[in-house]
Amino acid sequence: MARDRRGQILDVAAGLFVVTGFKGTSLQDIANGVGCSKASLLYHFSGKDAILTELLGPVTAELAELDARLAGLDGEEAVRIAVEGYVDLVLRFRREVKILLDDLEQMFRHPALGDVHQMVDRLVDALAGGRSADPAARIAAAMVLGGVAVAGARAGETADLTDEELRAALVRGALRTLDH
Amino acid sequence: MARDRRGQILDVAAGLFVVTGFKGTSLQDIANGVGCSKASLLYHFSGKDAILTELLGPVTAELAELDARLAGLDGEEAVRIAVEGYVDLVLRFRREVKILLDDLEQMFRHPALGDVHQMVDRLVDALAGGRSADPAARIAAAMVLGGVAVAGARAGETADLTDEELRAALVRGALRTLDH
DNA sequence: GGGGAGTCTGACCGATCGGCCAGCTTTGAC
DNA sequence: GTCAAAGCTGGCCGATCGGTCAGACTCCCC
Repeated sequence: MARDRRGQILDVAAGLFVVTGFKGTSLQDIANGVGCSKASLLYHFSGKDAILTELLGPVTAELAELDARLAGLDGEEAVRIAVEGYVDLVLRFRREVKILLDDLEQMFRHPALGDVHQMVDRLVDALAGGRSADPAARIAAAMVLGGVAVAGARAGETADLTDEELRAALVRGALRTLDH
Repeated sequence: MARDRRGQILDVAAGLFVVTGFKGTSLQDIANGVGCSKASLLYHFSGKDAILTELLGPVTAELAELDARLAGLDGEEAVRIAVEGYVDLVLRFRREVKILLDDLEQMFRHPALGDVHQMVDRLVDALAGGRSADPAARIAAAMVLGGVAVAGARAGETADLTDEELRAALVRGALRTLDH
């Protein structure tokens, strides 16, 4: 069983990070999952951060690669490569992306937010154009959900737009995403 | 100064939650910011969660309102109202959205991820079609960033698409968002 | 002045966390 | 068989957290 403790620890840690987030997972949780002692984890890894670093290392490496590939490009071609590269990155490291997003997901489950989850699900339905929308429409709806939130929050930093212009840009972008 | 301690606590807490996240902010931090004792916070609020609940209450209320408005609608009109309602929601409660997203932002600042931040900025440049792209293009680029990540992570749950179909849907959606 | 309600505080508590360490057991080369 | 290295563990530590509590202070009504 304990043929490769290091790999086993990484597997268990990744699984737990996805479900309960990085902060929300204690070394004891990982040790319980692995079936060893907490001290054993710290024999294989210098600390909790080291586990996360090793899990996310490949992601940053590939992102750096994409970054380098984009450095010499410009215009239309750069956009296409950026889009495809980013999509591939997210899909290839879906588990790792989930780890990053899960601290957020966990916030959504916070009692302070009540049954926001179900309302968000219904919002996706509406954006997709009905409960029985085709899969591609549901994906576009999910993209709008994340895209507007991220862009809206990010826009606060670079305030070179009025609120009205920002609103219009977000609405137009969302409708384009939904192919409307 | 301490005319309305309750409001003052909420203000300081919101500011700290945005910068250091909910989990990353201790009651002592809030107390220091307010200039009172930690015990005083717990006199005004039943606990740390109660502070978050009061901060996020208006958001969930408005989301519930949008949810109700969508209940009776269908088709094209539902999409338009969902999009505009959601955009308005995000913009009106930009600070609160930032609180939700900041636990994520903080993860991005984790040493394990190195200088991912700068690479992400350059990725936005590429997606927007150049460093000096117009503001609307930059917003669309930010939407792609968040949208693909959220949709990609979410798609893992409802696996009614092959990876190739999922990839194609994400790429098409991203290009639509960017108006390409 | 008396006294009750509202406000605030320092000291303290139990729980949990990440991490450290001395020492035990297992393994494998010689 | 020997013995050193590798692997592993229980027990412990300091720090931090959210939360409790008895008491002190202020203000205002009588």
